[in-house]
Amino acid sequence: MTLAIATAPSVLRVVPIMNARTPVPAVVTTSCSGCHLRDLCLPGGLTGSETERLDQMRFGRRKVAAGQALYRAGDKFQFIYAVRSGTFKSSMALAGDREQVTGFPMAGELMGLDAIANGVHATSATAIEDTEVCAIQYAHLNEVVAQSGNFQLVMAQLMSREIVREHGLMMLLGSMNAEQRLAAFLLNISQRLKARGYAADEFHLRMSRAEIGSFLGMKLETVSRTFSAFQQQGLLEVDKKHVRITDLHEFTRAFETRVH
Amino acid sequence: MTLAIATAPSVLRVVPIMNARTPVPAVVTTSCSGCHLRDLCLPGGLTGSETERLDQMRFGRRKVAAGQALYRAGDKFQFIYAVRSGTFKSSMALAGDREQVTGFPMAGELMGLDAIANGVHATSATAIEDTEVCAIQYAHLNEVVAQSGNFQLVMAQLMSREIVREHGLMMLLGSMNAEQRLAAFLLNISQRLKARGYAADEFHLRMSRAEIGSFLGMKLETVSRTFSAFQQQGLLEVDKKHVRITDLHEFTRAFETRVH
DNA sequence: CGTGGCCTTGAAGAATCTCAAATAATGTGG
DNA sequence: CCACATTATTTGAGATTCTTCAAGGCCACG
Repeated sequence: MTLAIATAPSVLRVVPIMNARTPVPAVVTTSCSGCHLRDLCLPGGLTGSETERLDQMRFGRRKVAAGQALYRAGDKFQFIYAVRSGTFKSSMALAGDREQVTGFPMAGELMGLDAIANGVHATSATAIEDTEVCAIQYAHLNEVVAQSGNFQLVMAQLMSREIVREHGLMMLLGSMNAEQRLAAFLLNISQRLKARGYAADEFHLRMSRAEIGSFLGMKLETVSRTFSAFQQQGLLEVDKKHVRITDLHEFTRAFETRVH
Repeated sequence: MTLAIATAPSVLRVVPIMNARTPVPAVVTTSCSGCHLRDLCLPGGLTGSETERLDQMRFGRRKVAAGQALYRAGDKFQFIYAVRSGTFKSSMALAGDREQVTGFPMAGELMGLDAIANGVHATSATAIEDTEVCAIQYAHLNEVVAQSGNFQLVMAQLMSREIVREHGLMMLLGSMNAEQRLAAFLLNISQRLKARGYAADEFHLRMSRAEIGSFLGMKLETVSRTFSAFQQQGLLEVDKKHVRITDLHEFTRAFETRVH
């Protein structure tokens, strides 16, 4: 049963509560010490012995297939999740089938920090490709955090980082035009892929034009047109979801956000 | 010297570092236990004895005159600030004299949480009327937090709340038109004033049209026009910065964000 | 009482959205 | 493995919203 959930999660849209009840197969657990993502993820900034304390928590792992929800806005909060592999989108549902995408968490990034405020998830997390996550019981995590002042600092930093990230988004949504938004988005993806050891100038987007549009506050047609415009300007080579930045240095220089 | 800074801060735009060096007059300190804002502010959710531990920190108070900066983006991080009275704007400078306003902190609200991530303030805080703040030394605060698991939870909740607030902003900037944005803004102000014991349907805006526009991602002329449109529709009575919502219930119903 | 800042309003222009259609890619069932 | 249905993407053309530029009025302050 637990195995079945791990490998083939049921359709959570229909029975979302199942998600909260059985999010973790008891068998497979994870060690942070040995994880190749440890510097990008929760253990970043912790000492070796602190990381070993995390190991003792024995996080459950969970696979989420493309298109499946890990949790939904309104679900009771129990776990923070760390992405092990694949890409998610976090989003809020709006009136009339519309949604606002608030981010695209990828390997090493945490999801669910917005649920701490009210004990209820404020956003939904949906896998946009096959993914795997670590499920970190929040109550449990707090016990460990309480034992180490340094760990407390690191957790605060992680949450603060999310606040800063959203500041950047507000700047983007509040003051940039379509080209600047798409460029900022691509540069952000580029940097994050680079930090994970992938090429910075050539990558496969995992999200649809509509999802990019929702994230950037523009319509999917505008996203598509802006891709075409960049291509015509020689800045990008675009083939559906495959993107190559012709000259990353030049592209960065042309579009990097000057905050002053 | 310290007194002079408290009552007439020097022009921080010219010598911003002074801000970080001498933010607090040593004499005047504050008790959370007796503060009328305690339920809205940091102590909210703490027990009495925990709040008394805050008292022992003896926060410094500081007055910031209208137009003065409390801190600026890039300043070294040392203090979290709680607004005691008055209104601030938090903002990021953009290229070419433009700015992105990220919020209007008012009494009981915390400022500076975005600085925890990198040890440097990500936004500036500028008083838009005469204000007073409590300055809370972060290193100090952490020591107190480390002594209480409950306090640790409350701090995490406060930071998470800021994340949720920004989610709402992203929704606003990403998916609403001018009328919806301004209405959402007014309803937000209305609720926060109500929580502080003021009238919910009639108030004085402390910020300029330009600042509202920057916050809402639209030009000041559009803000002005939208005010006029609301007035013509009978939804508002507007006289410069004084706003009366004709029928708060109706106004809320017409514009409340339906998240599903 | 003059000056500067803030607000309002108008008119024209630009950016983005909406609607529509064609094409390409993907998945499904036989 | 093919034919068909469905979905994603691109592109065009017209409509809409918001911005830009400009001018005038009001108010506070020196």
